[in-house]
Amino acid sequence: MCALMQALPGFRDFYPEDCARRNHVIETWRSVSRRYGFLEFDGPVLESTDLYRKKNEEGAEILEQLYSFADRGGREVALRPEMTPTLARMVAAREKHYRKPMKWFCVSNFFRHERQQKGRLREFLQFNADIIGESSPQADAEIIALAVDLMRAFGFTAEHFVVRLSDRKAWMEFLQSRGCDEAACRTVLACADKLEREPAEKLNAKLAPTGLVVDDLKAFIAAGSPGAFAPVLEALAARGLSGFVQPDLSIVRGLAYYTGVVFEIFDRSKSLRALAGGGRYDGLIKGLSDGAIDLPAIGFGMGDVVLGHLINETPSASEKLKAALAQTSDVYVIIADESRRAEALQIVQTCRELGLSTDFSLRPAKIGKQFQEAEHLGACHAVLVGQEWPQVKLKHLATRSEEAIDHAALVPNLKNIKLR
RNA sequence: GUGGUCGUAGCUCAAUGGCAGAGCUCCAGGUUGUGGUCCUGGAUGUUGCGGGUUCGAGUCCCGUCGAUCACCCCA
Repeated sequence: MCALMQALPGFRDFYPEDCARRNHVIETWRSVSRRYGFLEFDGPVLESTDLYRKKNEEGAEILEQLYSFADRGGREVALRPEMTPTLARMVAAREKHYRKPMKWFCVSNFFRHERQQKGRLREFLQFNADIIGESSPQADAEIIALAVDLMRAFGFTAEHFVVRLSDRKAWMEFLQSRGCDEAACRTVLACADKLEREPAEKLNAKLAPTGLVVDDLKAFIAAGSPGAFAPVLEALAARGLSGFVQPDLSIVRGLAYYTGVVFEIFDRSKSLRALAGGGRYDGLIKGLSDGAIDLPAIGFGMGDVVLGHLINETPSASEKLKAALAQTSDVYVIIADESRRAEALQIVQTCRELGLSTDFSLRPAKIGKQFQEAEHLGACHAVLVGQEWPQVKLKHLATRSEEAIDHAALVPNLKNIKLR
């Protein structure tokens, strides 16, 4: 295969069947978000590189993965690697215009220059939802409930996924009680993030300057700090969603800007990466706007890549996808007599104006061929135009029942088709 | 950035160092105007690319590009 014939590493081609899958995902994200009263927004794919520098610490992973370059005017720009900075920028600029709390979502493509592997690409689609201007646990519960219902809408149940819920504030209170300063806190959280992956000795070495050891962290996690989650869990229980959520202080998340509740969604078998992740970032908008705008916020992201893997692995979700893809066309117009092509085109046009998905053969073809094509497209009805004009035959393909009717009487019949 | 595995038809994959193949897809037929199955026929390859070893390389060796998985991090 010639190099120019394939997409760049980590980038995808979307053939019709791939687009259909993607549309199913996007439409599910949108419909559930609207059900929750979220409004859709979007921003530019290209942003000033400084926007990302400002939000993240020097040397942060996400900055290393930036697709950044100087544009023709010499301006430093970058393809967006995430939505939150853009959202914060947009909110800060027009904050006064919108009633609080603002419930916004977006479905956008993002770019990160990293080595691709299972569940990781260089361009991916991500759903983001955020509630801005409400700091109560009710908002935390609302955003988590949305995440849960998104997963359910894809066909997943409590046996397929779990929301692991944690709270940065509980961690900070614990660490302050142990006399940790800001730098020490950062070290401890980084180690907590790796408890499952790195050996205890290695972590203890890292923890040495903080005065804590691995067992202290484990003890804190085991204790569970139940008070921290109570209000959120109550609100979720009232919605009947308790079974999807599991308090788990071992979740701390890598990003530095989280200030309160954090959560991640995993598949139950834990064979995949996180399906979604997010949390409360009450200081971010203030920081980005140099203190001008101070709004609490909570949000999360859900990517299409890992989600796609889990859908493939989960029968109930695959079925749902399959059903969504099985879009059949409504009418196939068969031109039995080529000299009636003009009349047939008229019928095609009428069908389409009625909103029916309608197709026909662009070139002369045998009747059998045309029926085959109608079948292949999954058409519900065939309209046969031929010698008997001004009569046409309307055939229901599934039952093979056929009736001859005047072409003028076709329209009322077609209206019925639409209802099925 | 580090390491492992793998590159053969549009897709999924065969072929002990010895004639590059199968299934699916696609195209064309199967008697004058009726479809899913079925039958027949057909098309498609510089075996990722470049070198080397050999009488002979898809197969062995080196390089390169790409894919993939793991580490890292996260959607």
